[in-house]
Amino acid sequence: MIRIHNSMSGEKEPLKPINAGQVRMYVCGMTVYDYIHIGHARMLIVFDVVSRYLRYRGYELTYVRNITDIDDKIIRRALENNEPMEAVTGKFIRAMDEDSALLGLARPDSEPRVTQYLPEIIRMIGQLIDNGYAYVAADGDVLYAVAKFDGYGKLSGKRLADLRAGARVEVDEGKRDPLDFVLWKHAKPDEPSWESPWGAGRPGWHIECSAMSTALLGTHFDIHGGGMDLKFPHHENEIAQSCGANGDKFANIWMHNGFVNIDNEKMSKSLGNFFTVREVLPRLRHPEVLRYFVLSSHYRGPINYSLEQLEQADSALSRIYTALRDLPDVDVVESEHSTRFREVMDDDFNTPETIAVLQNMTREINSAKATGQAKKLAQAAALGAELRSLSSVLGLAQVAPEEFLKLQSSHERGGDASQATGLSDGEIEQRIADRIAARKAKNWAESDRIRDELVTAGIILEDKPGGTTTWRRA
RNA sequence: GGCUAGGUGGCAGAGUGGUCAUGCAGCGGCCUGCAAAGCCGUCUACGCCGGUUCGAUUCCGACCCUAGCCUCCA
Repeated sequence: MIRIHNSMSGEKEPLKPINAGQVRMYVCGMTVYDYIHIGHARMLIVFDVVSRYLRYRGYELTYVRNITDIDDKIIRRALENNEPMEAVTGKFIRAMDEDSALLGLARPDSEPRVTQYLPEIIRMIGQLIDNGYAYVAADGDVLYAVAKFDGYGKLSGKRLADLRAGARVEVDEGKRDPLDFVLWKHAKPDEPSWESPWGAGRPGWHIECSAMSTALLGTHFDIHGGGMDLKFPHHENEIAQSCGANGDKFANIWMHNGFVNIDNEKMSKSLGNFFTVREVLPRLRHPEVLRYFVLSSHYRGPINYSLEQLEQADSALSRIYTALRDLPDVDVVESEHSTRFREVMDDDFNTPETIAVLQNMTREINSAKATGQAKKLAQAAALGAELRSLSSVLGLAQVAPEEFLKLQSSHERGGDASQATGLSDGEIEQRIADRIAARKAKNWAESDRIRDELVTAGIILEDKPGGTTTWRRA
């Protein structure tokens, strides 16, 4: 039984799918006006692992993650660049797809875009007006009357009175209540707009998720996810919209992932302290290093981004790959490690604990390998197969060990992608051959000279019993 | 001010009412021609003050501190 922390109740609750064996999950995705940064990457990786695990556990999952391609920031960016909105969104959707592929993200089953769901959005706004939850303001905007919805504030633990007390000064006189939020914005010059019963305009930010989740997953589904910052007001508003329009329960479980911080401050556009995925990945040995870093902490807590952390992740992941090296491919036979893995994943996706499981398996493999006994080596091979299998649920250890270990690491480059070692694999192999000859002749001076030369170039040698030598990049 | 998360060993980060997280780094040992990798061992950890308890880092209460949300934000 999988238990998930539900933001709505503040407690871990058993996952009880509405339809037995099937899970429907909606996650708030990206607004495509810029390249995705590490904070976005965390959200994408977290829900990628959630979806992988649900499938691993045998659930038939429908995973929907939207793309917001109408938005103030997109419009502003299009005006700045003097190009159509579609050019901006097209560019950044392509970039997101490229980054996602590098991050090893499985594609959601559906990635709806707001521009494809205008009829559904308009229909839902109409329902809200019909049901008495929305009104047309003097300026032509359609607004949601928050006070009409009983459950408003339940998810974020806020009371309407507190919210009003804390509300910033509103310039919008059309609102009956400062908390009311916009469902449909009347058209302004130079902005894209669509026809509606309330005149030309465009949808407010919150309504899209209600309309698209209803269209693709129905009025009542299992899991709704997104970043912590969406809890209020976005998700609160979604609940008000979906429940108000559909008269149904909406999402059973609300999952929110924590932020990526830098120097204990939230990574964000406004603070300017963000790193994009495409500038960070080239500094890493492999994108899995970032994935390992993200999964090293529980998804609900904050994580602090730093080069040092990534180097620690690199070392830790390399340890797993090192153990997997030179192991024959055998069928997976489950041990108590698989049981433990499921036990801790079932407990609100405790990935740090699963990583401990993987590292414990790594130590067992290394211990068995160290004996050199045939029986022990067979055990190591079996554990290795199981380790690979479990790692794949987290999207880790997906590359061949030799390949991973020969890639260049962040540590060697000192965080600067421009410094390469400059030695080709062939040149390295040649020096190793020369060194093996020197060692055979017990010419230790020459042997050590070659090794030092390679170390300077970021190549680390490992002599194996039987006179063979393997290499990896630091 | 309101609401929500946190404060764990050099670093990161799980977890638990009374034996062990795990990784990185350090130290000692084994292995090695020497290394590297690996194995074994090791290192005054649980914000502060009370309370409950035979016993609390873990439960309860107060306090201090940090971050986030309350405006667009994964």
